[in-house]
Amino acid sequence: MQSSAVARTAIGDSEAEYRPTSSKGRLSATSAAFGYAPSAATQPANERGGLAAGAALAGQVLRFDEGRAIYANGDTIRSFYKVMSGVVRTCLITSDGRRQIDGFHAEGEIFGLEAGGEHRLAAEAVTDCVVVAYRWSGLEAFDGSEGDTALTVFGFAMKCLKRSQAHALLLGRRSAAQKLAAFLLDWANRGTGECVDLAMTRQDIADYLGLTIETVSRTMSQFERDKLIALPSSRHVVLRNRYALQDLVD
Amino acid sequence: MQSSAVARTAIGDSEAEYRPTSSKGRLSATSAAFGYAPSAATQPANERGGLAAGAALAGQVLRFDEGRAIYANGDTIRSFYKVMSGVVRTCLITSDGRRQIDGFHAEGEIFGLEAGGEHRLAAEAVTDCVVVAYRWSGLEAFDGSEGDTALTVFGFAMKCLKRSQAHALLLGRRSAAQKLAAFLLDWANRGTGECVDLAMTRQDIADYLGLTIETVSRTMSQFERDKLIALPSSRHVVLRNRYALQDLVD
DNA sequence: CGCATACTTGAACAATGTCAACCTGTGTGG
DNA sequence: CCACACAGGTTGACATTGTTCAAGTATGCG
Repeated sequence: MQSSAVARTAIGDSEAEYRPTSSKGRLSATSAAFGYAPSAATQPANERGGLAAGAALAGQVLRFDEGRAIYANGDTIRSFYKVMSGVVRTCLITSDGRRQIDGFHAEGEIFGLEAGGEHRLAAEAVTDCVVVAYRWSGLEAFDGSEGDTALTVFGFAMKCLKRSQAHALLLGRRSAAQKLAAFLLDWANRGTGECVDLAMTRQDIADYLGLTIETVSRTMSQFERDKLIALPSSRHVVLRNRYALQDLVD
Repeated sequence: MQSSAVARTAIGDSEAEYRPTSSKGRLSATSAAFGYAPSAATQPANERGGLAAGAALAGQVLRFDEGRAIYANGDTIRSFYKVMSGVVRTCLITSDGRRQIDGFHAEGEIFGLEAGGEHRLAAEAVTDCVVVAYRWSGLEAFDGSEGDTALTVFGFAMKCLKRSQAHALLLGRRSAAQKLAAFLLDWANRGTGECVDLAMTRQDIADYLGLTIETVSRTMSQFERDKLIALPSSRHVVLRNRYALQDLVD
């Protein structure tokens, strides 16, 4: 099943290749000392805490047999992981029983980095594998006064990651209606009320959802016929039945 | 087209704190010049703020007319951005002329965070908009030996983000053959040589690529008939014509 | 050897893309 | 104020792709 041992491992191993261009050379060292707070806004402090600068991380070595769950959808986020051997998949089961795989993670790769308090994706062993879990709670707080900005920028990266993952899951094997419903709900949630003013053209929407402009237009018209939305004008959408739209998505 | 001014803004603040009435006089002047009036109501509370803020960063306020490029594919990464008003899209033009939109970014959202030295995605103004550019080279608050671990973890997040973006782009409006070719090349690039041992089932591949198991199987067989690959066994793939596969993807 | 699981193949079907025509609102110039 | 052009959007007919359902073929393991 699963055995474990604490191991002192140097987490970095020259993998930190992040380097957004430095004309100043120092940049890579200075710009990224970012503490981490997976959604500090919504989480209790005891689970968070920034990164201890400098300390080598103690990771817990875990072994999983093929097919076993490493963590499940909904589990509290306590760690992120690195694959030492084998392959891991991160995936989501949709309400209609379909499975969407977010990614495969092979030796040396990191998985389990998610924003928010709990895992939206499950992780499972594709093959027998060994992973190292790095607990967030084991990391010392990074709370110097300068830490705030770093924390913030790290939070930005995590938020971008969350959005990107959601986008990928939206694009995989969902119908045009599901994609468009999700899109409209997304924009409705950014504003207040049931009115959505779309800033973009049908072509933009199509290119975002991986559809053609004609399909977007037809689906929008169908939603209107089905009284899910009203379309006072092509860019102005009124949600008439948000719950039915939500049902399409889930 | 584009005018700019340096403003001292607290980067992690919610939009509500980026207000023209700020005691920071320069900001007030800048915002007034653009007729910018932030609206705290447009963002759900749980999506913004929350991050400890405090360290001020100098952001450059930029204004773009509808349709203008903010940065292009291939540009050197110098900054990341925050939308103050309007909507921005980040997108990629594929070699066959199709456009894939990675995301839309509305007021308060961050874009332009990418791993690597140059932007793989272009950013364009969907509407007239105001954004703040935060230059990486301006982030010098942190340095020294303490930064190593934090730097590493930040790098992990950026790498995950990169993979997730690539996955989303792969899923949008690409044929089964293109998806599978990209998948095989991805795994081929993780190993050495032309032999790929697939750790996962056809079902896993299908769920990753947003296809059915039958389509994956058929496409694989077609690749074999076309002599793009050899299939000594179903999990063992030999790339016989990597360039032709690459051509499918690009 | 026989069963179970993974995989492949075929045929019918549904969803979406493609091509083409046609609206509709908006701005411009007469 | 109207005529016109133009861009964005909608709709219809048909083609294509991928899915679904069903059957059949390895392959591995007791």
